[in-house]
Amino acid sequence: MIAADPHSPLMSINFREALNEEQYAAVTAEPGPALVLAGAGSGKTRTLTYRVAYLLSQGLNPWEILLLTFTNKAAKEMLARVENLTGIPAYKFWGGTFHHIGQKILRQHGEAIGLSKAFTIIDQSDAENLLSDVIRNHNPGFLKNKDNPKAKLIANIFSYARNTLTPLSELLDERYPYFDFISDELEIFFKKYQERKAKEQVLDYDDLLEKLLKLLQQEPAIAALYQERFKHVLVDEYQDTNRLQASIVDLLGSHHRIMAVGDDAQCIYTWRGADHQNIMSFPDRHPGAIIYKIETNYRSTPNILALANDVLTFQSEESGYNKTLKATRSTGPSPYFVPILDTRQQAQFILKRISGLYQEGVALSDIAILYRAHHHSMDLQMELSRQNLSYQITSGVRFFEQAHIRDLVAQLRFLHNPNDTTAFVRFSSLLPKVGPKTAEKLLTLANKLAEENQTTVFKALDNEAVLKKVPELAKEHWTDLAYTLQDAAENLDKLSPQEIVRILIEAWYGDFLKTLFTNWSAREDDLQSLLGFAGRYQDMGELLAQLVLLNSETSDRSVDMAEDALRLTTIHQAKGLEFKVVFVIGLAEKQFPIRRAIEEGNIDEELRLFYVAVTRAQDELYLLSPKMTLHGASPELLQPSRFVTGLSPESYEVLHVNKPSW
DNA sequence: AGTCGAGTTCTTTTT
DNA sequence: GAACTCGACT
Repeated sequence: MIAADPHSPLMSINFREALNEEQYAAVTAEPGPALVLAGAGSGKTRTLTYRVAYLLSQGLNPWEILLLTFTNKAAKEMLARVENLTGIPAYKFWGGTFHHIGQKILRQHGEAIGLSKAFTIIDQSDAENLLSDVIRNHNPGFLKNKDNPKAKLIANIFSYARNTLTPLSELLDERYPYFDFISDELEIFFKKYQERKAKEQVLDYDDLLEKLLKLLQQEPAIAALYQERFKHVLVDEYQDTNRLQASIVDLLGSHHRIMAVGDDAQCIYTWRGADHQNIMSFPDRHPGAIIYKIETNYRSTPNILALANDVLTFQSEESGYNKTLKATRSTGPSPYFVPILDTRQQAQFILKRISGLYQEGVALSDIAILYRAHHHSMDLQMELSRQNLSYQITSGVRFFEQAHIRDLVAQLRFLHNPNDTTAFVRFSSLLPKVGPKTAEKLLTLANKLAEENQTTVFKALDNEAVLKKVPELAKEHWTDLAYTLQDAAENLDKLSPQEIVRILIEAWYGDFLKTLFTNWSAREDDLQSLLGFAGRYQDMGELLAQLVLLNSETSDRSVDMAEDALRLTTIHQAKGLEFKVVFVIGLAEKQFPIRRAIEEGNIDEELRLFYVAVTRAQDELYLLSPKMTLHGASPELLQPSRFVTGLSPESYEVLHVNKPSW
């Protein structure tokens, strides 16, 4: 018993002293359904971490607590803080994203619903490619016809239907009436897509949730196992859960010892199926639920909070739970509204202001520039590089999404799950004169030969009959590749995943890389990082799952983390973070709110996003609104964002910038 | 039939 | 920049 140990750091935590009244009430809540409405900057993470510590101090074991988060980053931070507070190492907890937990449980018990032990996970772009292929197989002309939606959009529709537990036909009727003429065909594509994944034994992101729910629903014995194990279920960012996730939570926490923590004003993922209703109807689904409101804000100056509260007042009324953030800090400078000529001057203004702040002693890492969409930061990035100011950008191509990483991961996937045709096609299509069609044909042939000769598909790859069909130009590489795969496959169970990765890097791909990319040397470094990453895992299935699920872990190639650097990030990715000084750029109609949201009448979510943006600021907040954008060759005039014009004038101060000083 | 290269268009947000 | 399209080449 952990709590009985008098030396445990748990015993020395003074909950009363460490928490305010509101937080204390939530942290020490009696077992039972609880909805914690924690406003921005109110110490939400602190509350959750202390809740975990409190439960432990009541005698619970770490593995009896399930901690669900929305992003990997949040999971990592939360567990680190729990470890810090309680001294109990993070790995002892069941904590992570829904997808992560899904993966973990399915790897244990997936066979009960017909999953292979060796299933591999495909990421979004793999899934889109797979769907394109399915569509082309069924109707080769479909994607060529300009009247038809692109595979990417179709994939989004499918995903949305699955995440919201809506039958596809219903979703199409309601949201896509203009695709009525192909709805039957889309249904067929969906069915074929599902079949194809089953055949290849691959799961997409949605499967990790869907199959988990299915497992829990269809196998009561297994469900009971987890229901009994997890004495308490804690959910972070509950406002951003979708119906599929909420069903999982309700099932895993059928004992109603669920604590859902969230802020409905910060729901910014409806496009991914996040459902406001989850948080609004929580008390109905869990009778006796107690609502805890935490509204005391420790982050921002009263000036910034006044503006934030002002933002919430023009939210349309249906958005339930009313809340007003209460300030604890003393007054600071007023938030600034900065109308500015164009995006270039916007960049120059920021740089000038930053150098001023820097001289005042503000560290670069305390300054963030937030934007709605990645490309809004282009000018700024150029200007920053020109002035040699170091910045850290959480965006763009993620480390694990780079072509060369994916090529190597595809080889690992194929080794682990030889049914994963998609993976094979990916790396073998790299060879000259080999495209998707040829790759698939060759693999089918190899599979056939392997069966006839009672050997593995890896051995069959350089069978003479296969080699005869390999295009002349690709022959040499093909033999290299086949040999590498054989070598790796033979050692798959004997060596660690890291050693397998090493074999792959040092054999075919390492050489081939040099013919593929001009900057192969930098990419070689990335592969070395991958090798290092692989060292953390003992099991190939686990490594592969993490590679796909952790794809937000960005490359640290460009910036050394310890270095003092400016932070550039989308608002979505800034959620949960705080900075002394925040610049929100591109506050113009069609940029923020973005055009699409205006056209689709989806302004509420943009507004919540704006709310998230302004509540990141601790001391200073700058709202920048360019009057013009240089989109391609033709400049476009912009109106100031309705979010700014809608604010009451006393909540900000206008800063006029006449002309740049250089 | 399938692959390759040149040219064109467009960019929301994440697991 | 990357993803996509189109036409030419094998």
